[in-house]
Amino acid sequence: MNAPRRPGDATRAAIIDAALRAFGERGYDGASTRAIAADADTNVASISYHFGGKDGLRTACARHVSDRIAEVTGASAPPPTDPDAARAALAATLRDLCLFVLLRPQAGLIAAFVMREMARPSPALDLIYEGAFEGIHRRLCALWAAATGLDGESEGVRLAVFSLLGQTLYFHLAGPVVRRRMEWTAVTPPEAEAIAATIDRNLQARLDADAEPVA
Amino acid sequence: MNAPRRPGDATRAAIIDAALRAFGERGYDGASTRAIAADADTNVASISYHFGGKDGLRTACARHVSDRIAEVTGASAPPPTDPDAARAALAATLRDLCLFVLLRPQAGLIAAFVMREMARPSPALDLIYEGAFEGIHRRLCALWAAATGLDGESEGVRLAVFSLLGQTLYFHLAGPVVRRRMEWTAVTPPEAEAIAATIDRNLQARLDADAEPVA
DNA sequence: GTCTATAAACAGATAGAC
DNA sequence: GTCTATCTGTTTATAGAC
Repeated sequence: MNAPRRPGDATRAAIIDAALRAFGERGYDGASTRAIAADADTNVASISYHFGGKDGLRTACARHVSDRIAEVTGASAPPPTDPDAARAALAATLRDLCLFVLLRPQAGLIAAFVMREMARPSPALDLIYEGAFEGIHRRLCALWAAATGLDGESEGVRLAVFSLLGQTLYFHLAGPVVRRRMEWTAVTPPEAEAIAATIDRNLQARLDADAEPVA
Repeated sequence: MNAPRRPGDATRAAIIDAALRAFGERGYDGASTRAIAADADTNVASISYHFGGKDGLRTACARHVSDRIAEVTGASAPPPTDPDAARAALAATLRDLCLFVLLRPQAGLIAAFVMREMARPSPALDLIYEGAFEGIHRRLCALWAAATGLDGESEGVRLAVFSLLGQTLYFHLAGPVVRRRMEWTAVTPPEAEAIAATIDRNLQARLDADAEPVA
């Protein structure tokens, strides 16, 4: 699928993969280019050659993250107008995102990288925001509007969507604490399903509350 | 209130304050003891003198964080048994925590520090978990049980409490992205109230759903 | 307790061989 | 494109003056 077309592309990909892990785990400042190069089975100089330096590598990581996110949550069909269909689409999107973040190792790296960027914003965050995050949020807001009849760009709906998206990311970030309290040794499909079920229950309850004002 | 009793205590406190900021912003690996010392208006050597080194400083920060969290969400009255009172106590605790984290600058530093520790667990995280986090979570679970009639130590309730706690922390962590999408220039009391209101609405809706199975 | 000076290891960037 | 060697600055830790 993504076979390297030109020599050097494989090295680029390996460096980005290693950098994503390093930046996510240790933060940008704490990650060393030497360790990244070693993890990618290459030398330090190749980072400067391929990306112009450490900062260029961060930008390349952001671009990669943006592409991957857009790919997973890619704009599929136009948002349904039927409330029940919109609610189902909302639940499915959130569930997919949750399972993806919790179970795919590469998704974990991406989530950690994004968290780090949020905690200490750099121009790379703008790239991710504009390239992927804003689009997803807007689409979920539109679904929320279709499901409840509320204005999708109202403050309340935008915040509600954030609160649901946030739960997904939180369960990944707080993994160590959650696992300890839940007495889980790891998050495997059964545990991820339990988390997805909790988030879905929160979603359904909130949608019921938002759609209720018929009374 | 916390007047330094012995000389050196003021320096210790200043170093911990600066370290909390540095570790939270740049991560443990990325923070330099020199920058911390400069921020605390002292010299590098005093960190080794007072804390035995960089790692001892992290432990001291964790202890400080643990104490502060326990102080704010300190065990007050015994949990009420009346469902409505329990629900009110739950809502009040969550609201206080949310406003505290979003508005108090020092709370922001603590939240960032904890997030970093979660993303890359160290023995310092155990200290925070055992010293503060577990107690708060257990207490909220007990309140949830009293409010809904469910078993407070069931998997569902424990995860539900995590999902609500997570929203509070998420809105702090994801501040830059949230502010951009909400077109907020900063999170001041009005914005924090809007966030607290969203979380409260999620809580009430979920409690309604959990308490419903009377049908 | 506080500080300066210094040691030893490490960082990122780059020149140049191949 | 890939790599080694090296330059320059910074890191943590520590020895010792005051």
